[in-house]
Amino acid sequence: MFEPVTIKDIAIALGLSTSTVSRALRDTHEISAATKKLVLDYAKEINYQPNPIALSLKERRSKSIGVVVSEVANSYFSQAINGIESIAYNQGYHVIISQTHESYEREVINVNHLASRSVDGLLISVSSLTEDISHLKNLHDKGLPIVFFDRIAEEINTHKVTSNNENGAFDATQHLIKSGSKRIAHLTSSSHLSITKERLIGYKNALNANGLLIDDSYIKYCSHGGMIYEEIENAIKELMALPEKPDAIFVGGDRLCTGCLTVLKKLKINGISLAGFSNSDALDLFNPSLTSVRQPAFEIGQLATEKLLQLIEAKY
Amino acid sequence: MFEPVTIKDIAIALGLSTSTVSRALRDTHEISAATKKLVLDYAKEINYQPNPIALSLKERRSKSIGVVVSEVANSYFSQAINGIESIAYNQGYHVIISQTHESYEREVINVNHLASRSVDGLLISVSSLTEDISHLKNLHDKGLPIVFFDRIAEEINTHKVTSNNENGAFDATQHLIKSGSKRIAHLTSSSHLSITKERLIGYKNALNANGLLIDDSYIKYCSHGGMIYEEIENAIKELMALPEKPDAIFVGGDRLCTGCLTVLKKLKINGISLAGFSNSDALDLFNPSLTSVRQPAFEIGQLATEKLLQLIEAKY
DNA sequence: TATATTTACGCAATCGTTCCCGATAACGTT
DNA sequence: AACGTTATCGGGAACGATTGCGTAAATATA
Repeated sequence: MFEPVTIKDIAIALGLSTSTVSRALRDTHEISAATKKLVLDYAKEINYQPNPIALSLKERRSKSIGVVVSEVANSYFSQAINGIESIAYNQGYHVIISQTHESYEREVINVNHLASRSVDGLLISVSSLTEDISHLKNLHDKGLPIVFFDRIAEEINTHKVTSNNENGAFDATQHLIKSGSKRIAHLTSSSHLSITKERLIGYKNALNANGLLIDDSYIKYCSHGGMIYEEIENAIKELMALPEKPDAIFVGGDRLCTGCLTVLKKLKINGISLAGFSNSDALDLFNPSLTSVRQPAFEIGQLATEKLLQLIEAKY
Repeated sequence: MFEPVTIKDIAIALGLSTSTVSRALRDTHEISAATKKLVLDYAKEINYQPNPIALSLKERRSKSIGVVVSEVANSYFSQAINGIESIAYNQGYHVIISQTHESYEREVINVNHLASRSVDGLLISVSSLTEDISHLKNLHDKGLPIVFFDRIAEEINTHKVTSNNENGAFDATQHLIKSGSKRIAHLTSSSHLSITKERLIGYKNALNANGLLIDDSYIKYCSHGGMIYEEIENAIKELMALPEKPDAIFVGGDRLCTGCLTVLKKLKINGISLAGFSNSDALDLFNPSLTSVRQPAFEIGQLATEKLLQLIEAKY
């Protein structure tokens, strides 16, 4: 079993009280240089490590932040997580990752668990099925610092870090048009997601700007954000069954890109140009190339974490 | 600020002692049905949630397990993590993920932090740069349950869950041979990794079984497991500079596959058949196809977690 | 009725740490 | 010599929860 060395062990071994040992380790002024050195030397010798759990209980903070994403198996999120960790570790915070798999129930459970585990703050990109955000609002009202990234919830008044989805969508769509496509479909995620709305605007603006008509039957929503393969396959089949088949698709998400390519390959559909939001290195290798809008996921993760840590530190 | 409701609040509100409240919530026999109902009703009304940190301190267990992998941005690991979570959550355990980025130092830091955070057990796939495993041995000797998956350390006597790397490598290499390749190179990870050794054996056995000679200059190691792009590019350049260029490469890892394809595309190298260990859906889409040995990562994660939870539960 | 047994609850210790207070020296001041 | 300061340290409560032990009342037994 474990028998980690505690402050009490040091106190007994050195004939001091726990308070004195604590002060020596904590570097308070109310301590003589001699005993401080005595304690520090002995602590190093026996490799004393303070118990973070006891600290958390006492201090009511855990020096850790929670991250909630749909899936780590998503290039965008895994890169963002790397950005998050790079900042958090430098400031002495630890990162606890939790996945929703695009399920609203999992999101509620995970968020509440993180809160009860005393994370000092929360970084979240909401699930594609999340419409009710009262679980987040409750915690935020109680004082838990929250920062949104990627998929944000407007209703909560806090920092929100995201890339310019509208511009990215505009550029991607325009690129397809400049390359000669005339009938550009849009395959996207759940309709109430912030990124979905923003990308849709960019898509429509690009069509307008180039004198193309907007056809709602060209716009297909996958409410599970690509987690369910059939949703994507059905959407593409419907597109291909249209009287005027699209000659290009603008895809609004990492997972949707992979899914879309899989469907096209499986159904042996050729002659469709593709552009989409994706951070996957693997998809970049594609031939014929998928034009991908690459988001600065790492930097977004960093920025969101900086904002969150500011909120946290401001509390103490 | 937070002011979560505690067992003490309930006790005061109901005019009971904290012990009685605790017993009522804990469903001990030493409690009358009347007071139990009283407490339970009130606890539900004010939405009492026990403080996991206090529990951890008292019980010296945290109902959580730590997972250490090189990167979550790796299809194999992200799938394994999903398998791990599926089992752990069902048993009431939480999963804390930590990345080493193939750095030995990060591995040591993360492992020790997880231990001090009182994870009840550890699931680890060691970093490609890890040779000294004393940090794990220490914890294991102190009684921390550890289960290895994927990349294992033989020296520690505990469960090790892995797929049949030798067979997978044999099959992949043989497939290249059957497809007509004669000079098959092997691009692999750090030489002291268990999976590297096993896959190398399979590769050599396949060559032998088909009457092909083993040429060590065809075997290239990337000690950072593909994290450093230049390592891969240099390895491939060296292969292509050989008097008899290989006509196929058997690649021994997820990240190496992506890297290899990137290099081949960048250097505009054609006519090389590829086979490799990869769990990426995106790479499956490749044309000309990359033959991938797909490991049951999800199931491996599940199995490893089951073993670990058995070890943990046996302690109490 | 007196004793034995059970039931139901409170007290206090415990986990590891911090920190407010009080105590005790040594030292300086008058 | 008597008192005030200061420096240094120990005692003990607190964080939230569980649990062994003691004990009172309630019930059962003789």
